[in-house]
Amino acid sequence: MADLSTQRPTLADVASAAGVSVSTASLAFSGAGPIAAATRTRVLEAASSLGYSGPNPLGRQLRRGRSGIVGVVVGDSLKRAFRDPVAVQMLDGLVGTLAPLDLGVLLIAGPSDPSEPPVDPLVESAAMDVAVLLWGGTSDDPVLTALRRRGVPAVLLEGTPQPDVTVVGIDDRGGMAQVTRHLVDLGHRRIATVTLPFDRDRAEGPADAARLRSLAWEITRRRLAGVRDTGVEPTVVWETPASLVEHGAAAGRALLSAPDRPTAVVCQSDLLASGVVLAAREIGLRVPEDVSVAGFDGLDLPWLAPDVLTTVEQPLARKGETVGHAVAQIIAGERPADTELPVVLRIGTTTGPAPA
Amino acid sequence: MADLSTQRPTLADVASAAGVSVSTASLAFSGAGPIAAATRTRVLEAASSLGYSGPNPLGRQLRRGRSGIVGVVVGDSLKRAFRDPVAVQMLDGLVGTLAPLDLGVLLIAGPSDPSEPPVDPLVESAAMDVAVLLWGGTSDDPVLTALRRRGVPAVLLEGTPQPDVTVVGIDDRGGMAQVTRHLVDLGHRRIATVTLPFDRDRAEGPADAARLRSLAWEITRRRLAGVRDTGVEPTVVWETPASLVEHGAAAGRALLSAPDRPTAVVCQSDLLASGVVLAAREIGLRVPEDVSVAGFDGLDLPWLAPDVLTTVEQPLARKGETVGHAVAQIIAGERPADTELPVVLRIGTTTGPAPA
DNA sequence: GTGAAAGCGCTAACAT
DNA sequence: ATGTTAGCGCTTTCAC
Repeated sequence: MADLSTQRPTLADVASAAGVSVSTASLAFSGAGPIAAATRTRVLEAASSLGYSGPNPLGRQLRRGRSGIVGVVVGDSLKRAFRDPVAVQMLDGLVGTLAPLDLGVLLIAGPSDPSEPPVDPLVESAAMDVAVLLWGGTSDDPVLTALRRRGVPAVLLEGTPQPDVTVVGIDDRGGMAQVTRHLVDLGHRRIATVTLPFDRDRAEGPADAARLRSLAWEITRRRLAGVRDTGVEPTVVWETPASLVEHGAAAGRALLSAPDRPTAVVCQSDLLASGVVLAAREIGLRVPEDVSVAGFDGLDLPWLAPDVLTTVEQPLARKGETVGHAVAQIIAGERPADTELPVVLRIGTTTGPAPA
Repeated sequence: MADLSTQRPTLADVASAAGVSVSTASLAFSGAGPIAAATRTRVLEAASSLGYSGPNPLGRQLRRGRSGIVGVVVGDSLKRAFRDPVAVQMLDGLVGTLAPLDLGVLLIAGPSDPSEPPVDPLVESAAMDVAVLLWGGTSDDPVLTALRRRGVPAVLLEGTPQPDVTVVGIDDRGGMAQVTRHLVDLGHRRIATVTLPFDRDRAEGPADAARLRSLAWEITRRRLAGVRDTGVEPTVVWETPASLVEHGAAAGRALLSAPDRPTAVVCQSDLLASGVVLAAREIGLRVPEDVSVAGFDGLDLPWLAPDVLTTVEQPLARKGETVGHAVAQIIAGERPADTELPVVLRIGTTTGPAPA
């Protein structure tokens, strides 16, 4: 591309070519101070004749003490995280909000399994003004610890409220309670639940009492609490390694082929719920006549047709935007308040009266 | 998070606390020169007692003249780009290759439609050592032009070979020819083709001669050329706005419900092909008895069961890794050669003999 | 409206 | 093995 043998011109080169001082040349580009139109033009012309394409971001960053970079730590390996529309839609909202503010997103992979080092080296040493943890995890998250040590402010999605970080979340506990109550109202009593991962270990299967006590991830814990808020004690709490259709299907196969199967399955995500619906079809159970299935997120899942999932809709893009605004506030030196966005129950075709 | 009122310590603070010079303190962290173990320990202790968490990346970057950032321009809005497993898997391979080299990925959205500005501001001004264009587009791509002006070296995926950029691609022309020949061998003569977008306009529908002449995107052009290499002239060339199932379905509905429908449809991606298969089922056509459908990419699509797509498998993760290595070479000052990775025809259940 | 000077925090020659 | 020195390229007071 550019001729690497010849040094790129600097602002000083441009200034001397235009016969002005560096500080004036700087003003010509930044517009951050008074400058005569003629001078400005002269500088810009000198720049273009030298092939100078604008101030070197590295110099600017050091001088300003800001990188313009927001590190986004996704909750999993990218490959897996991006299979989840929930993560992608939030990221899209976030990037869209950040772009006009001249802030870029640095992608940082979260730990996919416990065998890997818990913290990506980028977390330790990459330049970033703020970090966003797409999946808040636990309060003693090693990533959060590393950021604290570096003095990098953090915004958590769905995390535990903490004095030194900003948390953006939704009313998932209330949402889960609503959808569960909807099932109870339909007469369901034997209700199983399929959850998001408990921790980095990402086990798959029914969780026993000990496992339930060790539940580390806040989002999973809150959604489970929402179910219990209605007085319902799930017949089975089925833990999954990731919010993906295949894990929902595995859960569905196990739960629905057991001897005293539940009449309803509440899932902590729509992808998991879709998997359960597919499993039910596979087994030959009718939804919702034989079994009701509910999800969480409010994704658009046309391929589930003719079924439309009963779910709790959360404002995904808005969540990303809210995070973006929080980031902007932090960079402006403010301390944004924690936010809880509302959710709304959306009744589809996958829930109905409990079988007699 | 960190106490913003008190200035963060610098290497100079640590050095003086440890009673050594800054350069020695630097060595203690970088290990880039000889240093007595005792001195090193002393520096590290001073650092930890001051709450110094390592050299400020901004200073290091300016000094080194490198940011450690690789800008990745995705070929669309993030929301849409990440619905395509092809992009995600490549990105995953790329990030995985870059991480051990201490390089981070800066996400840059491509233009989703012509109404938006063609170049994200990050392309113009963000710090990056190399840029990767996930979808190479045209040779006069405005993004590429901006990068050239800045002197940022670029790696293109599936782009037109050019003297000043590195292109990593696959033998898609040959692959397309192979799969088309497979259909010809099965007796098909009326073959339609469903393509990737032609350009930023992202039209949807049959392309006429004028439109075909204006085809801008290299990848689409090459795959179409592969079909023609077999001597087959498609009955219809159907253009789509993006490689997504819904656009394949739309194409399928139109093509398969037309009066003299084709006996085979070759698609430029697996997602498009899946859409065509779904449309065929919808219309009541049997695959492959009534119509054969072939894709391209080699994705794992379990939800298409019981069908398994006939497709051309490309090494997606390896593609990402290859790009990563090219990036590393560029940073090392080398000029990597263009690469063309092999593809392999994988025959599934969606292609069969032409109906009598 | 323009220029001079200082310095952001660091690394890498070079000298000792 | 350690210290001295010189910037990397820029923005921002502060004078004029």
